[in-house]
Amino acid sequence: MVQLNFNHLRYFWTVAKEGSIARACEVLHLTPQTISGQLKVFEESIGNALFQRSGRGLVLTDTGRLVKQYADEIFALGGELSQQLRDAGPVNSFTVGLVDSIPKLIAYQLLEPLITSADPVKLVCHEGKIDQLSSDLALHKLDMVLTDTPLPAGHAIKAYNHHLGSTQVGFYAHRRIARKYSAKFPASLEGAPMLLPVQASAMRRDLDDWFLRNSIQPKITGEFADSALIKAFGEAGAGIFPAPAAISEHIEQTYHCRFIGNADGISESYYAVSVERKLKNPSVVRMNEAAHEWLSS
Amino acid sequence: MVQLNFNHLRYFWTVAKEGSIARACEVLHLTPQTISGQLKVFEESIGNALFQRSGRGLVLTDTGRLVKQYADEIFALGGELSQQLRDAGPVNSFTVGLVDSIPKLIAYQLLEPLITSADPVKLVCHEGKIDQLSSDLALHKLDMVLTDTPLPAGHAIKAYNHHLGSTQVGFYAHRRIARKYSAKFPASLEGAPMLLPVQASAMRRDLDDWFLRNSIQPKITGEFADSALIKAFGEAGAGIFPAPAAISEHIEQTYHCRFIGNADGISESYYAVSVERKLKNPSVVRMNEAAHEWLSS
DNA sequence: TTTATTATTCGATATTTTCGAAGTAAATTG
DNA sequence: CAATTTACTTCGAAAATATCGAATAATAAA
Repeated sequence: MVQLNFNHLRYFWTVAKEGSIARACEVLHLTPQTISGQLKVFEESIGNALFQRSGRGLVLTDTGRLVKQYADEIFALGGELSQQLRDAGPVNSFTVGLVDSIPKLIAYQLLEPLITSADPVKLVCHEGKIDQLSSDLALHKLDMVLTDTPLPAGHAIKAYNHHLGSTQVGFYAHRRIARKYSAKFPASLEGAPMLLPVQASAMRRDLDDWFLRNSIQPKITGEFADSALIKAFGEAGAGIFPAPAAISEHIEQTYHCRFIGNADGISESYYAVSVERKLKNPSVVRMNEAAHEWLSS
Repeated sequence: MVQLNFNHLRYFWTVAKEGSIARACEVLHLTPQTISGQLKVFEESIGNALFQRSGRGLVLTDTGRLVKQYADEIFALGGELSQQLRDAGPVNSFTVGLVDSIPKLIAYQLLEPLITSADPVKLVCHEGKIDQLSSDLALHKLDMVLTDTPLPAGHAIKAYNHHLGSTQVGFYAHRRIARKYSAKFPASLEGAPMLLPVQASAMRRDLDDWFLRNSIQPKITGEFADSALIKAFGEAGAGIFPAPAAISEHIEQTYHCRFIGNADGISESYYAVSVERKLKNPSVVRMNEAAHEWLSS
């Protein structure tokens, strides 16, 4: 016996459990000659009889009893595994890492195609800093990372940036404030109360550059790591805040704000980072297409 | 998945252990396309991916990790079983029950063909009363019972007597005693010191009948359940004892006795009792043939 | 006895596994 | 950055294996 044949073991085990080949046939949906033959092959491969032919029936030999004990355990485990796999169902889960600075609404818009499709996936989202997320990606704890800054090329981690599209950046504020700054935009922003992302974010770097180019020095009222927090402050009237133009309508409705104007010349890009150079995962491909469509309009 | 395919499981497990299809190929002596294909079939039968294709390699998914844990246990058990079966070797053991009253030398002569043959069997002998032995036979704890009395036909136990042959019964004694009783045998036995089997034995019943028919009344010095004990007493000169003529030479040599004469008209028969009506077990068939040959000469 | 049940043997047939050839994609190399 | 090597996959055809139908044997039950 080179290697244990589990098919034979199963037949043997069923016969041993049921007490006869005839009964095992019903359980296994096979004919007696098949089981009898396979049993014989098994016995020959083992080199010992498993059953003693007695009258027109079979009785386990010592070896047979030994084998049955192991088979009991083995098929108990096998059954348990099958059950677990059945319970789990076809999960097709997809784990995404979201960089903190990416607006939740953008993330939702980008990921939405994954859950509303013919072949829906179970979406698992994690948030964190790009360093943490990219190392998780390398460890295959994540299937993809959504970020607004592409991963540096010379990075130790093998991963590829897939550009999803870009959007202009606009300024929004509570209607009372917005009215005041809408006229003579962008010059009006000089000394205006401003809520901005932290220095680490891509948008902040672009905005600082834009303010410089336009010779505007706003009054920075607050800095936020989480983009949702900015908007909550903005809704309360704490100041003007920047947001992707792509979700302009949502911003105005959800946070009861008004659009003031676009930061001309700067744009926010979004990237899907994955370990595959070419996107193959159907979920990612779908998302990529939808993103391009959305962010080009 | 109707039923877990252990072949697929083994391939999956090997790939998971070795880390790549390529390495698994070497272990399993298969080509990559086989393993890749079978793995795919397995994944489809499960309904979930087991590996995530990453670059030109594979990484376990959550489901894959679950399956691997079970596979570890299952194949550990399988390996253990294989090892035990390998260690055991082709044992072909054969368990015989010997009725107390059957002479050990007769038993040896009958069973000898089983151990000195091209396909030797491991002989396991038990001794006991016919009742105990025949019930053990029914429970398949014994393959055969050797006895000098056939099992009654109407017995509750399903078993068949196979007549092995018969032998005359002779009288033996220490040479000093033998000389005295050899002349005028069998009349000389009147009042002679006699060592006999217990009433329960077949030989004793036959002998009592023979004494009656020949109008001899010996002086019974002792009764023994075990036939070997009679001979030990006989060797010491305690009296005349009966023994199968078939082992006459052995008796004379081993116990330093002399043959006095045969109990004409009576014979001892030996039977192999087994659960099979027709002897099929090659060991038993061989023994049966050898016994017939021996006891006909 | 006859009948029903159980297991086995022997081909013929189906199914499953395996491999060769060719292709894709990613890592490595010059 | 093109060429080479490595690793996996896809698609048939071939090989190995399992299954079954028909016939047989033996035992148990009626």
